[in-house]
Amino acid sequence: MAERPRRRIPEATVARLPVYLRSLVELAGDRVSTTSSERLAELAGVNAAKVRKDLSYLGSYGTRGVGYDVEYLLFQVSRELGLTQDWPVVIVGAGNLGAALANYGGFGDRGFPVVALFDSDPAKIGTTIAGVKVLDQRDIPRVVQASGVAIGIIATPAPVAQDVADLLAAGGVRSILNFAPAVLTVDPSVSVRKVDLAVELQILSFYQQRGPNQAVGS
Amino acid sequence: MAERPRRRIPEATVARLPVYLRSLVELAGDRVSTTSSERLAELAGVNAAKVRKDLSYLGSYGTRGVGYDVEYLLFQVSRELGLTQDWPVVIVGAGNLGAALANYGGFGDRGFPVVALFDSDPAKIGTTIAGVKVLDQRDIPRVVQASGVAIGIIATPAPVAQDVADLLAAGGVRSILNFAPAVLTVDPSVSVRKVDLAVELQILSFYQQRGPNQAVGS
DNA sequence: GGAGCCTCGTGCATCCGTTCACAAAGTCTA
DNA sequence: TAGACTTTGTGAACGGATGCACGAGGCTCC
Repeated sequence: MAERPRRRIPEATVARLPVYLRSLVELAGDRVSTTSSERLAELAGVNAAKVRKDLSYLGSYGTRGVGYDVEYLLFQVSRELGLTQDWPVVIVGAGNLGAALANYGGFGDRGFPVVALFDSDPAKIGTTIAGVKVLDQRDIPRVVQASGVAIGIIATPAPVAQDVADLLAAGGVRSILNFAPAVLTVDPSVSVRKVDLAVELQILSFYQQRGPNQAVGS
Repeated sequence: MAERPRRRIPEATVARLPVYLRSLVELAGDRVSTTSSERLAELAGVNAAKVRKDLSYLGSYGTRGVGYDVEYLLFQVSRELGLTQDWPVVIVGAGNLGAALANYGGFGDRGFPVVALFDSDPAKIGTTIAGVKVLDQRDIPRVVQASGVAIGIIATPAPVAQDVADLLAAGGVRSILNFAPAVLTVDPSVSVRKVDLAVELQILSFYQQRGPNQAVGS
C-alpha cells in the first residue's frame, strides 16, 4: 500500500469535508456502522457522485458493494482536516460578536479552545467573559507567540481589522477568520477566511428581487 | 439604448457585488468622484479584469480613458442588488448569537430592519432585546406574513433549524440565512445561504496542517 | 462455484469562472 | 485636427469543478 496518497485536494473538496464530518458524527451517534455515498450525500446536501469523488482524494476507504465504515471514515476525515490535535484560538474584539463567539461553547468542545480575548477598550480589559480574561490588544503578538496560538478570529470594527491582522501575523498566527467587513492584506503564508453578514444579506436581497432562483452557498 | 441589459448575472459575480458596493461607499466617503477598475480592484481585493467583467454584466457604466463615476456606479450596484428598498428581517433564536445579531446595529442602517425576534424559551418570550420584542416561535408564520418579512435569519441550535425553516417558509419568507450547523431542505423557490463557524475553522485547520498554502474565501 | 446484485472509484464530457490581451472609445495637448 | 495616452469592454484560451455513466470489485444465495 502507498503510505499516503498525497494527492492534492481541490479547494472545493476541502470546503465540503467538514460537512461530511458532521454527517458522519451524526451517523455514529445513531449507532450506524456502515453507510453509502448515497446516504452521506443526502445528509450533506450534495449528490452522491460528488461524495465519492471527494472521498477518493483521501484514499480508497470504501468497500464496493458495501459502502463506508462510519467510524473508520470519521477518523480519516478528521485526520485529513488536522482535527486530531487541538488548535488554540484567540478572539480579538470583545463586543457583541466577540462575546457571543466566546460564549458559544461549540469551539472548545471541538478542538478550538479559546485561550484569550483581546480588546482596546480599557473598560473591558481585565474583565472575564465566558471564563476567559480580556487582555490588552497591544499584547497580541506576545501572548499569541507565548501560547502557540494558530488561529486568530477578528471580531472588531472594520477600521482596525487590518491593524489587528498585522498584530496577529506578528505573533506568528497562520490562519485568520475575519468577521470584520474589510479586505485584509496579509503575507501569502497566512490563510484568511471571511464571514460577512452584510454581504450575505445583500446576496439574498439580489435573489429576492429576482425571480424564484435559488442560491445555496457557504 | 437598451432599456435593461437583462443579462443573466453569474453567481460568482453576484457574490462580489456587495464588496464593490462597500468599496464604492468608502470612495464616496472620501469625496472621490471618479475611479478606475484598477483602484476598485485594489479596494475589493480582486484583480482589475474581474472588476471590469463583473461590472459589464450590469451594463456599460464606465467611460473609456476615464473610469467609473463613483456616485453613479454606487447607485447602479445598489439597484441591481435590490437595496433601493428595505427588506425587513426576523431573527429566530434569542441565544448568544441571536442577541448579538440583534444588537449589531449594522442591519437596520443598511436596509435590513429587524422587526422581530423569536424563541421557544418561555423565560425569553416577552422580553426585549435591542429594542425588539421576543415573540413565541410558534407565531412565526403569522407574524412573518403580517409584516411582509422577506428574510429570515436562523440562529437556533441545529436540531430545530429544519422546523424553523419550515415555519419561515410557511409564512412566505423567500430567503433564509442559516447560522445553524444543519443542512436545510426547502422549496427551490426559497434561497438559502449558510454561515457555519465550525466549518470555517475546520477549513483553516486543514490549511494550517498543510504547508503554507493560502485559502481566501467567503 | 457461479450468477446476480450492489456500491465504490474514476474517465470523460460539460459547464462555469478566471485571466489575458487587445480593439474600441474616450481625453488631453499642441 | 492629429497624435499620444488612458482605461473600458469583451472575445478567446485556460483551468477547475461537476455530474454522468460505467467498469471494477466485493457480497450473498443457491
